[in-house]
Amino acid sequence: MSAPEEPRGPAGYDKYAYEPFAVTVDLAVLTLRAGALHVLLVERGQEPYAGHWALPGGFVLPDESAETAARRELAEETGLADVTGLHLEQSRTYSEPGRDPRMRVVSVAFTALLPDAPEPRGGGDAVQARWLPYDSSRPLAFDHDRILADAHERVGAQLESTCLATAFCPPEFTLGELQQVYETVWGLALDRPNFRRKVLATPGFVEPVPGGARLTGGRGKPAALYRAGPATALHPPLLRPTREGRPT
Amino acid sequence: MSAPEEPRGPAGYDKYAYEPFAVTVDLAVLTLRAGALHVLLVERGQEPYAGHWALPGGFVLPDESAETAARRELAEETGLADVTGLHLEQSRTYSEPGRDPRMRVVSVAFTALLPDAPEPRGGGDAVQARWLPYDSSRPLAFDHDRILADAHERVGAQLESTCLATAFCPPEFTLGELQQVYETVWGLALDRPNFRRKVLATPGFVEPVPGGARLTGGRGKPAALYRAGPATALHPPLLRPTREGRPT
DNA sequence: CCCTTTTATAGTCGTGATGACTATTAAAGG
DNA sequence: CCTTTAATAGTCATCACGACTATAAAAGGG
Repeated sequence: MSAPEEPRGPAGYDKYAYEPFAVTVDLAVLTLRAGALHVLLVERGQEPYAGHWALPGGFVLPDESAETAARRELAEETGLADVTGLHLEQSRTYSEPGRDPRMRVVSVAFTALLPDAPEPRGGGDAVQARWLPYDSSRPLAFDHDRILADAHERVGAQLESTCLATAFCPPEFTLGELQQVYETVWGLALDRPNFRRKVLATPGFVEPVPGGARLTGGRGKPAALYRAGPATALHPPLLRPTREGRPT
Repeated sequence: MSAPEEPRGPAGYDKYAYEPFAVTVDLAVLTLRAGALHVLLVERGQEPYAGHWALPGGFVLPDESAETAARRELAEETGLADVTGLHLEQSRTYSEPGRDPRMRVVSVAFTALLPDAPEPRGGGDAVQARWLPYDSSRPLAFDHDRILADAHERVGAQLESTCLATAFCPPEFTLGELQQVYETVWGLALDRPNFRRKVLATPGFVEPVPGGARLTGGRGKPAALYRAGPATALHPPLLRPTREGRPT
């Protein structure tokens, strides 16, 4: 249904039907800094949850879709001039009646992935925005802990079956950097030769930079540079090591 | 964010902030009838799209979450007395400004899976509800074609990595029936011995009915009966046959 | 009653993916 | 120059899986 037909329910149905809801977007903006997963957070200046960190977000304007609103908010909060190339994806909608004590708010959550992590601009707002390590970010305001955890879990699952990992990487990257994405998001170590074999065996996942450029200046043998290929799906998937015998 | 803090934007931000949205749920209720995927649809009696089929759904009431509203609608539309055990899952939220010509409607879509397919009760409404074959259901009202297609694609993907298929089956079922779920949703044939091997090798996917009951009365050798096991995930996944060399 | 049809179930075989390794190469830094 | 570090190249055994063949146990038709 979009707007259901009325009258069709018990008495009083119509009265409730057009009860106004505020619709917002919440953004879980993830990036990797120094080998650790970081989240873009804003500090609240007002009650409720004054002084708490929260996910950036805002109202969906009357002429916007949630996707449009999310990308607008992404640009505003990160301060980046161009966010068109960034990975931004709807994850879930949160609609519990009590999730905002002030009013009835339905929030469409989005997950964004950034390759590098520029410090967010102040933006002139009273609210400060900052990158915080994922693990030290809790507790957040409202139900944002849950939203963030859902986003993390979803990204982890998507790494298995999609080429999403390159969204965390700059345009040119080494296989070591790509592996770090997996290791950081999954929180476990992978065997380097096996990872390399798997990635290179998947057509269209990555392709070598023309000219065979290599990344020098590092510690060991210089690594070859790759860029994201045309593929979006991983067949067969790159499954994270399964500790066998887990319940469920 | 839940309700963002104000003022924080350009002039006029506040004016738009509380613009009312109608929030609804749309249900893609899927079942298998005679080996074909069917969808629960309702016929619209009013403009717009009078006479068109549409997904069942309705407004989220002020004291409901979208999940609660979806389960209430599921009970209403199917006429089933108890829908607590049915698989019902949020899929995506649709918020394009023009998706309902009458008003601004944001719709949270849900997917429900039913084992059997009782004819939906009339319900006393002017609108009739019916099971229609998935393939002959288009075109639907509003953006429901898209919502339905998204739901189908999502279910297909979930069959690969979860034990969701049992949600299409009655409490006791044969491996042949379970295989039919995969074949119907995916629209392709699977090798029976291999399917059997895979399912039985996955701990907790299915477990034999105590007493070794078998389903008699069919055509060939009587099949053993199974019920859903405690597992929810499939490790490793049951990948649908990949026609190699597909683009992207 | 037999014989065909139908479906479930059991097993085989080869290939490819993968986990666990070892070895080599090429840089930086003392 | 030698150690450290990281990238890259390979090996090997195991396992999962696709493609099969074979057998078992029912119904149905003559």
